[in-house]
Amino acid sequence: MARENKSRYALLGILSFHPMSGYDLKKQIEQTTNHFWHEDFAQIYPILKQLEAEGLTTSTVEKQEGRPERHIYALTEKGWGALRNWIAKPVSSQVRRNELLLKLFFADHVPVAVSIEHVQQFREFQLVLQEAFQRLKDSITQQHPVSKQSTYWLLTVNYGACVSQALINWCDDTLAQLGQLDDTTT
Amino acid sequence: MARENKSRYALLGILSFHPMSGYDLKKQIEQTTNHFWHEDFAQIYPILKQLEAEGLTTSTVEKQEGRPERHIYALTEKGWGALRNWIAKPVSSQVRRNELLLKLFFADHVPVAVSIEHVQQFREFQLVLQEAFQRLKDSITQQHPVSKQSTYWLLTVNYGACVSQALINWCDDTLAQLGQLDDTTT
DNA sequence: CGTGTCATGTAATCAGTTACATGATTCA
DNA sequence: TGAATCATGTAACTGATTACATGACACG
Repeated sequence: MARENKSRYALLGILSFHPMSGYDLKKQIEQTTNHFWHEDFAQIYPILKQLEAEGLTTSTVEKQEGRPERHIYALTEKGWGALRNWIAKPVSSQVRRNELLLKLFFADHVPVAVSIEHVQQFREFQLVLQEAFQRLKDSITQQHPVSKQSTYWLLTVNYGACVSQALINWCDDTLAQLGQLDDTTT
Repeated sequence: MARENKSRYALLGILSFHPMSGYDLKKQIEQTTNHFWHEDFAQIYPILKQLEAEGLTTSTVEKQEGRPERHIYALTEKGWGALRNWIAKPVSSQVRRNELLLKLFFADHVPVAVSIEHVQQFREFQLVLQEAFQRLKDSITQQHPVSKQSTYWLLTVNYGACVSQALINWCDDTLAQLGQLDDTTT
């Protein structure tokens, strides 16, 4: 089974909203899917060329004064088909790798204070995320009319908010447990 | 800043419990850290060679009849140092990529039923995980004496259980919302 | 007689990150 | 004057997955 490159579908998906350049794609991705998906220029530009070569997109050149040209990409019918087709396919299970848990799993070899620090850091980070999710929710509901698109978008934000809330609870529980461990016991 | 290979620390960490072969490492990882970390033979064997070349492990050969030799790796003092050092370092933030959310984000382009199916599948999967976590918890508490090691281990399992419970809640909430969308509205 | 386990590995490929390169404009 | 933004890209490297290769034994 060939590995399907998912980055290409991320790009096709964003292009489905409206035609834009690689530079715009990066910005759009940062503003919308950043909490669960991101792409780098070093992948975006080559993939865009590839998509065009495969007939999934077409491109036009916009000339500007004193600025580099903008290459505007738009979906073709074939591109739309590929996107819809991918969306409908079952989600392939993804790799979970969690460095915090890996360190905790081996935490026996270091003072408890180290793990407490890691978990506290992690908790801080989740709080920052919570705020970011709240701001994103607000901006979606304010700037966008109630539509299917905004509903789906909010669902992805809820996912993040839900998980980070659960993780904060886990942190509190964990910190309480770690507080009861001390370095003298086995 | 050079990327630090985390796989090597996973291997060093497992070896910290007791010396073993690459084959054993794979099995151990599957039995203990599987829900948040896994490694493949194609990475394990080359990394073991590398670790030995760097003096973090030593290896001895166990001959067997009618079976290939077993190469048993053990941590050196330097290996212990590298492991402890890594554990104490701050956790580097990790990439989040979530294909389900990516599909959901673009779900506007397909019938609502598609998304409902995806979310239901995901919910089923979380239920399976919940059961697996429960079994793992039971086996840890039954087979291992109460120790710091088992406490840390249980913390990692709690993490998974906690997140998957939150995700089940998110699924329920999401399914309710998707049920109210229909394909005629914008 | 086929599947699974034990036990090691290599080769090829794909994905992702970092660093490098260019060059104008705007803003503090 | 220096940093940030606009806008494109390439090269090198590291990480991870898949497929391939070998060969004996045990179990049903």
